[in-house]
Amino acid sequence: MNLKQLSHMLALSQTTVSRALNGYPEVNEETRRRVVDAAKRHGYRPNPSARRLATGKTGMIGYVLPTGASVDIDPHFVEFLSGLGDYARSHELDLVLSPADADDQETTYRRIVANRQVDAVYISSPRPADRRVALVNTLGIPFIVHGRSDGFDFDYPFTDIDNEGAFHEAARLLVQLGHRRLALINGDDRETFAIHRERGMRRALAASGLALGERHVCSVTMTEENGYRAARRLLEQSEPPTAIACSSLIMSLGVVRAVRDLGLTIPGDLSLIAHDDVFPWLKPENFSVPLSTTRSSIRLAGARVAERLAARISGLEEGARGEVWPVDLVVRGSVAGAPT
Amino acid sequence: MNLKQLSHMLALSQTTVSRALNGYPEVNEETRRRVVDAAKRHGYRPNPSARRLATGKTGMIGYVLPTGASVDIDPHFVEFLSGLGDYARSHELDLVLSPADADDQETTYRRIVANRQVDAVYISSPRPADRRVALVNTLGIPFIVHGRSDGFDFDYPFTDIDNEGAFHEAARLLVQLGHRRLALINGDDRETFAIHRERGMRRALAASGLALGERHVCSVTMTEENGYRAARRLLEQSEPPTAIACSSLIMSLGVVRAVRDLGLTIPGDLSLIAHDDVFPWLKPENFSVPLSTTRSSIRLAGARVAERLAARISGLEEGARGEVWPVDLVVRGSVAGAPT
DNA sequence: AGAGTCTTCCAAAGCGCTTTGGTCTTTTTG
DNA sequence: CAAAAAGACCAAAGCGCTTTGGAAGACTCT
Repeated sequence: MNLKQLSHMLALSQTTVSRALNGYPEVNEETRRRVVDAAKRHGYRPNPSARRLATGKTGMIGYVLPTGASVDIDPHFVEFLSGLGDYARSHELDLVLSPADADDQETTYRRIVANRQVDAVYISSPRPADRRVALVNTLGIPFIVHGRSDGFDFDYPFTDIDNEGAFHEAARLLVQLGHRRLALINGDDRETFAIHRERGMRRALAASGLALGERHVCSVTMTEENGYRAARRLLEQSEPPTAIACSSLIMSLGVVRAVRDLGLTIPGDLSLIAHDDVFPWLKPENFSVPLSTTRSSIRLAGARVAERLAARISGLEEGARGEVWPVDLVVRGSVAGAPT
Repeated sequence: MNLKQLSHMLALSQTTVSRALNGYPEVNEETRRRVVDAAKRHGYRPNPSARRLATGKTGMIGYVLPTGASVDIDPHFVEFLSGLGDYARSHELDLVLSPADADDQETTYRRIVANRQVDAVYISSPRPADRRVALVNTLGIPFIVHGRSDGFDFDYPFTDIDNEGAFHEAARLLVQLGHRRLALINGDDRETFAIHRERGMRRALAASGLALGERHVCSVTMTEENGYRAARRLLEQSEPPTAIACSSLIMSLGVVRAVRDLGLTIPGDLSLIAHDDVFPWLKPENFSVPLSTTRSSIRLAGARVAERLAARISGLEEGARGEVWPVDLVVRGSVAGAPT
């Protein structure tokens, strides 16, 4: 059932039927009702291929997915996707993932924009002065950055959490508890979120006349194994930290294992705070010693990004407003006063 | 730069240019070279919207993503996606995720097929007599099932791993080691993979005159917390199992925690074997006691599914061939002879 | 040499929608 | 009451590609 057939059986022109269906004003209300009714009754659905050829609108949002044999997709992605998908569903949007060589995403961005394959894109895990942000900004396609990319002379729309504030608070708490030697097990420090977290922590320490020693900060991809290694390295130093802030729950698993292997205890010998993106399958309160966290649902962020993308597509949102969500500090058993 | 312009500047018809570019035979080789050359030089790229309107081909493969506030996307998904994306990239395929109400995916399948939004789809986490499989089969769109859906009177193409064989082998090993009371912590037993694993285990036990007691099998969604709970329930029984097979590494985390909480040890009091889908961020060899596993890379499966989808789209693959991959049994420190 | 066969190319008809630029009534306005 | 404005509808021109149904010329064959 296509427009032609439908309009023929209504004895109307395609123009009128199209307009009636798309809510244009120049059509009699009575006629519109007839059309809408008939369309529903016959299950008419405009062919999206035709529509997009005519309008350029696709009803899809895009994401360039870095791939490669040695490229691992971040497990956070799936939670973000849950939120995004949930919102997208309710607004009849689809998501297209365009796999790209991790070292050459630009080609893919250019392709999906030139081909008008999607109405908008989002960018995640941005780095400072991220080329993707600059590119997408000049290409002129609506976009939202999940996270932030510092160091541009232009503004852009983003949704981020207050990573700096979160780790500032975490460190401040630890310092208040008497800790003097803190350490940070961070994610990849080429990414903005990691930089912000480190900055937040340094700021909190500086406020008490302390510093984050070079040997007290690690930057690794967030796996259990790397958490373990980092923790061992930190704790086997001559002056080991008495408190660690850790950028992910997954790495924390490794930290806990290292602590145990070394015959130490949490929080007796070491206080631990980790960032929690709120996975349904791994919860900080269930750690053998319940883990204190800085918590922010990445799923909610996904939904929010989708919402903003939809708003930008339909022209409801404009400008380069960035929004920063506060992060909760949730104190559980894994922190205590510094050992004496 | 579109076809019209390009053909005009070559003083050829759109027909010829189109055919030259698409490798049709009825065009002079010399002419083809000219055309291909000019196309490359001017960076001509056929508009996909137009092409799909004309041909119906989209260059996209589809996946219906169940969503909802209470629906969690399986973390395995992201690994599967890595493999799929990696293959898709090298073949210029995009992936479109169509979010759907988890309780009504049929509407979405019908939509994407009716609208010709994708060239093929894949289905994951199938259940016995899964409605999606039957639906997609009658709708006539090329598809591959990742996993299996038993109980149909028709054949369909799938790629699955030998879940039954894997757990059969795992159980057999445990029995050989003298274990008599085995337990299974399984995934959602409405899904085929879980059913197959349980069946494999029962078969192995039966071969030695043993059985899997009703109170020795749990079926839960695969989270750390559920692994913990299941393990506690099993181990606090009057006749606790001396060995457990577990359907996922994530649940195993919980099992290990439970064992520790109960003051037991692995493998002294309990032998443990888990299924490992090969996550980069959580490795069985790094468990405090290295975990024995049945191993099969879900990422490879993703790549294979993409490969088969591509083959079906281009007509290279036909028929309903199902393939079943063997699973490796990797023995590490978490298994030992039954306690006496 | 005329009929048949390739080879190589083209004009034009879709694909199914949106949108421009009308036309024909009916209503409002000065 | 004539002129202007508004209302309701339509024919046809795109959007940019693929594909059908030739056609013109070169070649082969008897």
